[in-house]
Amino acid sequence: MAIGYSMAEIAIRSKSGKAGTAPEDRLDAQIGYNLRRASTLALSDFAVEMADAALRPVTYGMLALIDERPGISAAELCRLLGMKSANMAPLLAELEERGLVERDDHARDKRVQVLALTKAAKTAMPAWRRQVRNHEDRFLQRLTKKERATLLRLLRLIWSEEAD
Amino acid sequence: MAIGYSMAEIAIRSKSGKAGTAPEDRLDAQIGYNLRRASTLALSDFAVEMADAALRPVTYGMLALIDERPGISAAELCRLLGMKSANMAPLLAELEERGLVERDDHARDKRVQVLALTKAAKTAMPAWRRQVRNHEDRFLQRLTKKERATLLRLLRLIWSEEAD
DNA sequence: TATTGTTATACTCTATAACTATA
DNA sequence: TATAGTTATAGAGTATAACAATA
Repeated sequence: MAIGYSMAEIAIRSKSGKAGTAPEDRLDAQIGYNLRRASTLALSDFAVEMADAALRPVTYGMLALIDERPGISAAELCRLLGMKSANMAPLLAELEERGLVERDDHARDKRVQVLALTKAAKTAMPAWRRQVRNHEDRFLQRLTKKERATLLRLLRLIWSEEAD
Repeated sequence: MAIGYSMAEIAIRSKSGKAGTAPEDRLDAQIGYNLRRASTLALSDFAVEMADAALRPVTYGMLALIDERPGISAAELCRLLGMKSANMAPLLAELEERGLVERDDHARDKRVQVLALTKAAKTAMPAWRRQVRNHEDRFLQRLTKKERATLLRLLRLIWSEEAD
């Protein structure tokens, strides 16, 4: 045959060779893979932007949430951020050490730690928020405002636990 | 004043208190944060689905890409997957050890390793691909087909290097 | 000089187990 | 019994540096 492949060979190639990988089975068609690549890029861009503030995504997230909900307990912070308390403990100690977070005893439940930002952290937050906005504008520069809103909605649908 | 707050207090609260965190500055309005949460969920669901195959997202990605491009070099695989060769080396050794990947010398450039799936890996891939499809259908169950296509497009816009 | 591939090493994030104190 | 928080430890992903072999 002039074309160089028997029908059997074509059938085989269509199952495992490059020419034959079904479009929906290709790695770059997988949303999980693309989620990971996009998330990794965002992570590294965040690290660059916040290097001077010495804040990583997790520690910034903790500060931002404590700022939004002053008086939140460490356990509740864990639940909201999807973290284990075993991993949260040393991070809270670090932020307290740096004078950014205050830990106080709960009035009635002696097990609970009540969290709040220090004055220094409250003063610094507006600038840090600005930096995070810059970071988001940078790694999302190829998306329109509308596309960003859509992306936000779809990402929340994936991981949030709200009822359908 | 009956309402209990002076104008100055309201201004302060609007900058740092819970009631005052600007909607666009809230943690759950940040795409980077939501990317990370969604990606983490996808990762853990992948781990559950592929536990029996003992494949992680990275190792599956390597196999899938070698399957799509048999004869690819290790360096090119690194570039396509966004990995450092220092991290790729032990993973390739692992996959070779398990009889899933073959490493051969390049015909002309003696520095290069040419990669291909073994017969065993080629036989196993269809079932693994099916499992990955199941995994994606599960963690994306709240998204329509159309929404999945949109999400895929937006994620690629974030991290892919194609010209605008 | 630059590229390919390896080894060693360090850091971060995540997970489990074991523990204390309190409810 | 269950929950809040701590410590220790292990696994996986990613980063840099130093190296040998080859282009």
